[in-house]
Amino acid sequence: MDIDTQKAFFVEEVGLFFDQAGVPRMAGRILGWLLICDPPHQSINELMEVLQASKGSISTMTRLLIQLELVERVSLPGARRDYFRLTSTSWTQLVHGRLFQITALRQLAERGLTLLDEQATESRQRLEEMHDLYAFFERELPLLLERWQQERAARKE
Amino acid sequence: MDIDTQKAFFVEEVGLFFDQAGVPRMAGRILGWLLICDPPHQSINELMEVLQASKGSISTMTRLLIQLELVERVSLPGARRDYFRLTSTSWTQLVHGRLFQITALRQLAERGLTLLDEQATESRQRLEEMHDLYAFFERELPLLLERWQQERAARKE
DNA sequence: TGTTTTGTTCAGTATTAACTGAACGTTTTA
DNA sequence: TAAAACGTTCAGTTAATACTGAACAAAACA
Repeated sequence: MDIDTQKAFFVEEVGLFFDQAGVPRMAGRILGWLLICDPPHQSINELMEVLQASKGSISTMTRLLIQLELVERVSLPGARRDYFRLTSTSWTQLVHGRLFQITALRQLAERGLTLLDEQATESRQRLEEMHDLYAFFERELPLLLERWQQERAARKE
Repeated sequence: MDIDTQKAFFVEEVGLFFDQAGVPRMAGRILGWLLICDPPHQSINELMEVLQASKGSISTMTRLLIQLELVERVSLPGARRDYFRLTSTSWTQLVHGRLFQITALRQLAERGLTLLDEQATESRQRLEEMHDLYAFFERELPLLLERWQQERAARKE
């Protein structure tokens, strides 16, 4: 199979992954392409061409990705168009997104507990377990990220 | 505000959360109700009533939740209808779902690396970082879960 | 065996959201 | 100043999917 076709498949696969994760497929395709393109920065027109998408769609989705801090806008000297590339922190940023979800679930568990009768011990126990699990992750996940960054820094020496 | 109204709000909130996470809203509502209902097991008819939904919807969504191992079917002695309740492992099960995603992302990074030119050092570096991050989580997340279970067991003594 | 209860499935509907393409405002170039 | 290039926004279309309600199959009761 042709290398460009393989790349197209790759882009499509990343798009599908993000689609299933709740992110618009076109945004996922942009991420997929930015992962493997050369050079790593691409203009709207280039993205339009390679992804076969409309300018409006690319514009909207890049702005979404910028808001998620997965992509950033770069301007090159002597060029007037905008270019986009992955941020250096894009993947850890995704982990931070998870952290928000974890916090939300911990809060939901707390709200649930306030709604229970005194005698609903079984439900109460389950909600408390849910609460404790997510409180645990809320505490431990940032530490885990730190450890990874240290490991990473150590390996680079 | 009336306690039943508060519970309805809670159910709606859980539904919304799962909706945003890519799970059908009705499935989320079922989870929300199962978190706070008394008794903790509920029949299809009860779910229909309290969630104001059709039988078909409840049936389909409970089956989905069972497949995700978040809910299980229980049969009570002397009753012929089915009842549903949260599994004892439902929340750790959600974490395992994350683990699948992490594996998928690690594999995507590997696939991406095979598509790069030799001289694309910048892209290659970014993909390797993505790969290493998710390989790290793939390794560490199960350990973290174990630690939580130990902590939990210790607290219960 | 006939009747009732219970759960599943499926065709049709409604709703949501992504995407297109055009119109617009802004900035750069000639 | 005029014209071209660029990015954004928005109305309209299309596609996907959650949900309803009815028909169906299976099991329990009389």
